[in-house]
Order: sequence, then structure tokens, then C-alpha cells
Amino acid sequence: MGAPKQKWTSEEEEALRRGVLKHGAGKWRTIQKDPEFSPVLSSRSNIDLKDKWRNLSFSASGLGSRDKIRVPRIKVPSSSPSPSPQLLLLPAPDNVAEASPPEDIEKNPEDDKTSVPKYSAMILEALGELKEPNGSEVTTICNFIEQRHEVQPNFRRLICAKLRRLIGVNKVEKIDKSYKLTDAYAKKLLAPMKDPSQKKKDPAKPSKASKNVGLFPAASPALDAAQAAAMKVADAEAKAHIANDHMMEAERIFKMAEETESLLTLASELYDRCSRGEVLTVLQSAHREY
DNA sequence: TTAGGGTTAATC
DNA sequence: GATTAACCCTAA
Repeated sequence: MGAPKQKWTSEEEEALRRGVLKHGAGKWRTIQKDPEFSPVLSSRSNIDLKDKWRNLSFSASGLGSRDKIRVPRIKVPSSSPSPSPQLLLLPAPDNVAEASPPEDIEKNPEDDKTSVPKYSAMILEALGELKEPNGSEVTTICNFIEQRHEVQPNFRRLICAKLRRLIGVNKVEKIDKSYKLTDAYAKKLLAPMKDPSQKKKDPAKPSKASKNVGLFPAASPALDAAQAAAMKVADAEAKAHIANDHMMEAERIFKMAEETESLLTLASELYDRCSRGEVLTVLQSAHREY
């Protein structure tokens, strides 16, 4: 079709990172025009910067690229204020490397059966319970999911992707800007629960409804308990990651404090000596420091 | 100008 | 076929 996709080079990525550090996320035009970065980013528009940053953030939040180490970012409970764009800054690559791979959201082989379709399941759950005749908007779906589950900061985009996928497999249909379960799929879900004749047919076989772990009220208390346990484990893991992040940040601040203190000491010493009439050159001062 | 939703090409 | 990254479109 059009021009081939222009892959971002590591130089461009680095320039973008530094640009965001310098001007903040959201100042794409400023970054793009900054003489420091414009030579590298000349072939990129401000929109490109925004999109790339979004992709980078997306990767770092645990859903990202194949070739990057990803950081799990589970939404912090309401106790933490909504982060400013600055706080959403990606960690430097070095820091990212410290974090454990965030496969736990959707790719943990341990709980594949429940977590792989997790977001899809949440969507289906939401649509199944919202039951809005004209479908539910993405925002409504997201709000519903947010109220019930721990989600990542930018899970909304993933929800959109999942919705498209569900449309593709005929489980969901799109009406204007809203989404609802397709009649066929809704019937399929309800049939095993509602149709008494089906119950009679083969009670030994597990019904389809019982397969929908996490979708609708679980058929067995054991499933309920398993789900609850899985949620708790995921929650604990998320908290551990957050704690780790905070520790790293604390260490960084501590180092900065140390550096600042030594500078302060140096400055006051220089001041003392100068006030005693000593003549100091910059070289002397620098030498003394290092 | 930006954010966010959507589409498409590339890759696995 | 699923996922990711780059690109496009539109509303605010």
C-alpha cells in the first residue's frame, strides 16, 4: 500500500526518552522542535513521538513488545493520586532491566487457563452484566472492569484491541460506538444455564457455563475459591512490584541527597576559605572534590 | 496540538 | 492466527 513502515532506531528512541525527560510527556511538538533532538527526530512528526511513547509505555506496562523487558504496572489503589504525565515516565532502560518480566498479566504459563483470556473474560463479563440493549461504550466497559478487577494504567487500549478480537470471532458486535454480546454468543452462554432439557441430557458432562471461569457467577464454590485465591496472588505480586519500584526510587533519592550534601560541604568549605582571604581557582576546587 | 480510537503491515 | 509497532483519523 503506502510507504513501508519506518522503524524507530535506538537513537530516535533515546532522543525521545531524553526529550520527554527534558520537556515532559505530552510536549511532543516542543521535543520535536528542540534543536537538541530535532536532528535525530527530523523524520518524525509530533504525532509519531506521541505514538511511539505510547507504544513504549504500553510495552513497559506489561503488554509490550517481544524484544523488550517489560515492567508490570498494576493500577495502584485509589490511595495514590492520579499520576502526572511526568510520573508516567518510563523507567530508564537500566531500571527496566531490574524489573521482573511482567508476563503475569496474560502470559503466565502457570495460570494460562484463567489468565490468557483474562481481559476478554472481563469484557464478556461486563457486557453480560451490563446488558445494555444498544450496547455499552468502551468507557462504560472499562469503568465496570476497573471496579471489579485490578487493571493496568493503560488497560483501556488493550480492552479496545480485545474488543476488536471478540468482534472478529463473533462474540461481540459493535453498534455505533458501543459494544454488546452477539445474540448468538449470548444465547450460547445462557443456554446451558436456562435450558432445563439440556441439564437432563448429560449431567455428567460439565456445562459450558462452568467453563466460563471468571465470566459469570461460578457454578462451583471450588471455582470461586480458586478465583479468589488467584486474584489474591496477583494482587500480592502487583504490590511486591510496586514496593520494589518505590525502593528503587528511594535509593535514587538517597544517592541524590548524598551528592547534594557533599556539594554543600564543598561549597561551605570554599566559602570559609574564601572568606579567610584564600584565593582558589576552579581547578583547585574541582581537584579537591574529585 | 494533543489524546485516544482505529487500521494496517510486519513478525512470530 | 495472534501480537506488536507504525501509521492514520478525529474530537477537543
